[in-house]
Amino acid sequence: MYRTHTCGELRAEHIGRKVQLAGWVQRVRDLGAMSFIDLRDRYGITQLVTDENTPREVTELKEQLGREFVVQASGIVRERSSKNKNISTGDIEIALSELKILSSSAVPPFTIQDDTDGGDELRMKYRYLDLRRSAVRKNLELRARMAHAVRSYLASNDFIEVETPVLIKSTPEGARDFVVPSRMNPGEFYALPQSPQIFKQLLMVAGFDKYFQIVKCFRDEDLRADRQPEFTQIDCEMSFVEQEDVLNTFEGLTQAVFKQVLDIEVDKFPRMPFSEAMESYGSDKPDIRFEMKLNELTAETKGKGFPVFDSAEYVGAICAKGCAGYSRKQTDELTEWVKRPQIGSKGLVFVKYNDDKTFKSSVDKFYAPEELKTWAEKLNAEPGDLLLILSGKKEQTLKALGELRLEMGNRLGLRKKGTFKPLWVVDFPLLEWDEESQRFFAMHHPFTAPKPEDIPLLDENPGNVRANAYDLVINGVEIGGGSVRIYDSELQAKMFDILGFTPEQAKAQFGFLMDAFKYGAPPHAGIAFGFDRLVSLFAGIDSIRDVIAFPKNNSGRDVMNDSPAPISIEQLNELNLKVTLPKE
RNA sequence: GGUGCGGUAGUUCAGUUUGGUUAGAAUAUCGGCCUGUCACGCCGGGGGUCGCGGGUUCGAGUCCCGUCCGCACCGCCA
Repeated sequence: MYRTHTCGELRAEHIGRKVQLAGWVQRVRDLGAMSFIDLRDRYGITQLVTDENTPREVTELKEQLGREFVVQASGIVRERSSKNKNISTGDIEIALSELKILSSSAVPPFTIQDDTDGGDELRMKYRYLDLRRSAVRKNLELRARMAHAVRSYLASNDFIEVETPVLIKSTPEGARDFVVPSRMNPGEFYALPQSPQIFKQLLMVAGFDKYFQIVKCFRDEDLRADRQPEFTQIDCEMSFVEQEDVLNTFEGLTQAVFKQVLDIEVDKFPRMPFSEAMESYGSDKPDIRFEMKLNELTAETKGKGFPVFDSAEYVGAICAKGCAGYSRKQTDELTEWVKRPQIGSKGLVFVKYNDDKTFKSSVDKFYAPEELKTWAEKLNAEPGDLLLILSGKKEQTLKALGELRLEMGNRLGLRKKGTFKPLWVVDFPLLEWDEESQRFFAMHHPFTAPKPEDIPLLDENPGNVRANAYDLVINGVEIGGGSVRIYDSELQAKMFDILGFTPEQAKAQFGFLMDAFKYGAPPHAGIAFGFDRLVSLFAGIDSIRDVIAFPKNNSGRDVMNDSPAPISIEQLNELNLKVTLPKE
């Protein structure tokens, strides 16, 4: 037996008991004739003590201890003469009577503490050491609790968890696939799933009317703080349901996880049409923790001789509360901010609504105070507020204003962590026109059902057709999305036609799904949540890397095991592959 | 593919603007002292290919060119 207790569980009630612990040496504090050792495991830290009563062989062995040695220690639990209120075991300590070094440790490359001195790169290289730190470990514990809450909610609602294959067929739509060569089928490749989309729809045809899976998905696209090439989804599909049923079920799931894991009650989620999200927030994933909505001023600003606004397709503004006192330096800084290539605006117009109810703007030359006042009224501005106005192409300007809104939200501290404001964004467009390839793409995926009332538009104006598709957005983060699916082979064939597939191509790519639909497909709909993002949101951190045990870096590499890596010529031959790197 | 920021003791950083003595601090580490520490304290020591390559210069951590790596973002991500 290695231990009788963990390093996190001993309390005053154990005083006088002989116990045995095992763990890692966090730190040794040597005071001469007595010394303290912090012993750490997953559960906590317990203090071991040596003094003049400690057996000589133990004090001698203690001299050899360094950080991160693994030891087994026995002794009597006793009350501390000076207690530590910061740790759960702070009332007691162990008077060491036996000590055994189970494993020694090299000096770690960074300190295994909450306030570690290690940078990100180093922590990733030695991720197994980083994971010993309670800050990282707590994220994974949170993740496990959340997965448990998800499973228990879905199981209690009659969902059945089914595993779908990881080696599947590559499809041309959507993200780039990771591919895996097949040895037994020379020259042919599997793809790793971007999502189990087709399989879960086939499960509906098979009659498993409520399916879920917490599943790894793969996309070979560039990484971000919130994007990894392999990530985890809570993937779900339901039969005999309409959009409302899905929204209600997964609103319930989200609320249950908030309640069970964070003990937070979240109100009913508002529903916002995509068009409103774009017009009022400049984003399809609005952060509604704060207002500061976008307002259009195109009509109000036209024809007064200001060429920039006169020539603009769209003029819009946000109202920054209490910012009328911004200095020249601050407004210049904002101007620079919107001119960054990521935002791409040409400039920024300010209107200060002063406390004395006068106006001061950067366009006073063109607009009279009464005109500025109508703008301010449209934005519900009050004295002391600052209007920030952008103009240009409509879509681009809405997006830029949306970014500016988030930036101002950050500057004004309106995006509070620990406050959660979920909403459903609904009524997405079914199709997106791609200029480059001069064709429509499915905004969600090719199996998404159009709104029945918009089906007539499919022929005349496909770009205006709305889909029965929906996203769950929390605090400006896209947590998940889904749609009602097409279950009619003819409508599906029409969709493939609009997307530019010939019937032959459609058959080659998705024939088995269309075949399946011939044999009695139930109406069905589904949704998938990005589990990593949901966990990072709960943890209050911006990067999903810290809620993943072994994440990839910015270039998609695992710096711990240095993968990806070349494979041997024998492996290549077996796979009938020849590698030719493009020349510079 | 693009933009920005960064790369200097084991580690985290300062020093680069304005080139100039032996490149510093903190922390870690090693040695000594210390009976109530828990960020222990005090004294002392060791520790550097200033990412890499080239150039300018009497002289480069510092300026120029190239390159590699990391992070954030844009494109991309149905």
